[in-house]
Amino acid sequence: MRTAEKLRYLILAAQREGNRQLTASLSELGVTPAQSEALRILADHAPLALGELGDMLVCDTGTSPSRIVDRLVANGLVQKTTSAQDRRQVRLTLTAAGQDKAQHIAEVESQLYDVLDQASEGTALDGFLAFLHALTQQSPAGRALDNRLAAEEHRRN
Amino acid sequence: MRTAEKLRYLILAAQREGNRQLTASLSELGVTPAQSEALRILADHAPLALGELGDMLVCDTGTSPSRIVDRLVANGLVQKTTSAQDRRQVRLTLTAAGQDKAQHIAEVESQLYDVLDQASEGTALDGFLAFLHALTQQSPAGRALDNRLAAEEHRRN
DNA sequence: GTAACATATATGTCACGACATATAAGGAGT
DNA sequence: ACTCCTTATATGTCGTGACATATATGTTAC
Repeated sequence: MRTAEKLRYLILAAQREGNRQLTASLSELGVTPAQSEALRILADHAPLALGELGDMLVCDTGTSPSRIVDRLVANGLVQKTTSAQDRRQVRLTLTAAGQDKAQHIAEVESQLYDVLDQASEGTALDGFLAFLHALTQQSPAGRALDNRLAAEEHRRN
Repeated sequence: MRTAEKLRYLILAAQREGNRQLTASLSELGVTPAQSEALRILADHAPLALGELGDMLVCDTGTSPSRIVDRLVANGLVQKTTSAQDRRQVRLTLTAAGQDKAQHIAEVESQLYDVLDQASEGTALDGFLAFLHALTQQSPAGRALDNRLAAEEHRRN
């Protein structure tokens, strides 16, 4: 099996397994990985328009995440209002329950990242992160991640 | 954003983008990435029981891939028979159309791997492949990939 | 004021991944 | 022969990703 094919399948396997573990960890919070990503973005950057949220979601690329948000609204975690400036726009904020849930999600993620950091000790990741970044930066998911990083930087300053 | 979080999202972005490009390339062959993976495995290793196919599919982990195979049968690419030895088992072979399709799929994959090889020139992947392999080897998808590698080795000897 | 174009979001549809459950068949033990 | 357990596969269900289409609203040009 040539290296590129092995890389393809290892990335797929890693994504699948990571998603499975995340799903299992989040299941007691009653949210899915996609929902948790949306909640975490709103926790840090709300209020956001639906499209703005969509621009930062890696899991849901290039489309307005209507249905993910609908489920969060139905679960009482997110609130939708119509923008006064542009009635096409939906403005999203977290409810108190949503804020609380986002905090728990952050804890679950932190534990997962601890495991990942431990697993990658002794592995030089920088070159590979750069490679993956170059590979994806023109894609919707890669741009979403860049938007996310930029927003995080902006929020810190 | 801590390194582990960046790794998580870059892997997700890479998987999504790779899948999108594969889907686009395969669309003129009329198959999806999941179907193409199944066809390629059957091309190399048929006849296989459904469960044996499932054991080698990275895209469809830990479950018997009934529905993917049903669609391949409906499209005239795969043939199902009941095993004479064990009537629970479904035996899978490729039809002539399926063989032909699998060859075209291999060409599409080859082009994709050429691009990936080019993109990764100058990047030391070995350490990262080893890291991903260690990360996933206990998971269903990782074991499927190992099964796949073992079957390929076995077929070569 | 109206038409055309652009934008934001919602919905339809299909394939699928994943978990749970159901059904049929095979094997072992008595 | 019968029971119990295991195995192989099929199906139900939910959430989702992705593409296409629809609807509502905003902007620009005339």
